[in-house]
Amino acid sequence: MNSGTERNTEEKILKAARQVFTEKGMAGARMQEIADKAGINKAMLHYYFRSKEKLFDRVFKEAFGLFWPRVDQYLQTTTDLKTLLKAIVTSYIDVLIDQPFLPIFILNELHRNPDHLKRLFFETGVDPTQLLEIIKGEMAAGNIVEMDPRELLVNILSLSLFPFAARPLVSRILWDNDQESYVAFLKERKNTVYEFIVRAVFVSSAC
Amino acid sequence: MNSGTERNTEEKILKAARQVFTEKGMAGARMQEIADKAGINKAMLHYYFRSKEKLFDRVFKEAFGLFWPRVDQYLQTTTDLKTLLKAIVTSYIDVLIDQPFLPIFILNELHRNPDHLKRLFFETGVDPTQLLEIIKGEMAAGNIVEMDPRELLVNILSLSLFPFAARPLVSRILWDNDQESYVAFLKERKNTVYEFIVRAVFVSSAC
DNA sequence: GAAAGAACTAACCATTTGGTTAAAACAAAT
DNA sequence: ATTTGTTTTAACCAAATGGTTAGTTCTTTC
Repeated sequence: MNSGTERNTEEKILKAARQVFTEKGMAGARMQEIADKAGINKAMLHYYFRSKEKLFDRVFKEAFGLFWPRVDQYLQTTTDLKTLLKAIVTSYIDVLIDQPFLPIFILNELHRNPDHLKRLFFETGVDPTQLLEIIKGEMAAGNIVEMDPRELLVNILSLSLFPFAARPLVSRILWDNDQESYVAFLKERKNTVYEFIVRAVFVSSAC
Repeated sequence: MNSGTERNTEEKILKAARQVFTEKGMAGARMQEIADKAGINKAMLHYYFRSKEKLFDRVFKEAFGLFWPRVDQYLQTTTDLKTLLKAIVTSYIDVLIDQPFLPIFILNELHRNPDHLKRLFFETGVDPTQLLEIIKGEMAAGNIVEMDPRELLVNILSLSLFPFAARPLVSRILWDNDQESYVAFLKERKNTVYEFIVRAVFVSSAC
């Protein structure tokens, strides 16, 4: 064994692979580019990860974990839907501002190879039932408008994720390609998306 | 000149190219596969379109045209925002049910090569100003909640497009991979998305 | 410090891939 | 029927790409 070079090299490879794969996708990524970016020989990629596919899988699985709302971590604090909603939207936007390529990467690769999803399911422990139950509860209590709970979840995801997935399109067409103000817009969405959803589904008691 | 085989072959190539490019993306698409699917020799692709990139550009530009709300076509009928909103959401969903790969294809390729967008702008005549003006008007008239008009537009796009872009993810996780009921869900969204947005932004006069 | 094993590299290999070419098949014009 | 131009094909090519190998260097252990 050696003094930590292993973890270091492995980590260097993973970092580079994350960059290249998320930017170019599985098909567009080149092993040589990953090696260059990691500052090592191409053979090392295979030494550590055997094949492009295995390396990709590793990167993809990791990324996927960030991509589905982890309600469990907030549930200890609260079961109030409004608070929960705010937490989900906020944490999504915070994560994605740091990892702008994540949404397209995930959606794209899942699109090209949907079969991976079954495996990921189990391995990453994605599970929306908790959240859906809470929504059902609020609906039964008459606090929110009647609708398919899954629909509300889809809308939450849509409003949180789409502006990142469509960033190159939207930022150029509507924000004149000014990245700073687009990021400002994204950050404001922590509030505006929350409020938008609240107005759309919570039965107003203000009348 | 010959009796129509030209248009036919060109059209066969384009049809195959649309399929392969939208399914696999520029990087994942193979000229050979396009040729096979078109039932012709690979050399014909270059005979008609010179290069992979040129063929891709043609397909992409065409697809992009379907992807930005063409308000102009409805504006002759109405300038009422609610009616307009319903028309946009409906036409989006109708188009995308027939072309499910479109959203990821566009978003992905735009992401990998954002520079193409400038050119596309002019060539496809995409222009959101009309719609934004109408939104501003309704806001000034006090009919809808105060917000950045672009934000409302982004939300409309998000809610319309995301469920298609995320289809492999969402349909498996929330609809148990039952495509029929997922399509049913998407169709219902012509109404539910419309109503969701109306509740979120139109100042209720029902009290 | 010698042996043993792990980390690393340069050179190489087989296959795939976008693209070309030279010639054949076909159609139209004279 | 011959010429002329267009459409189509089979065979080919050079570059790129994922992967391998044989050997070198570095670490650890005794």
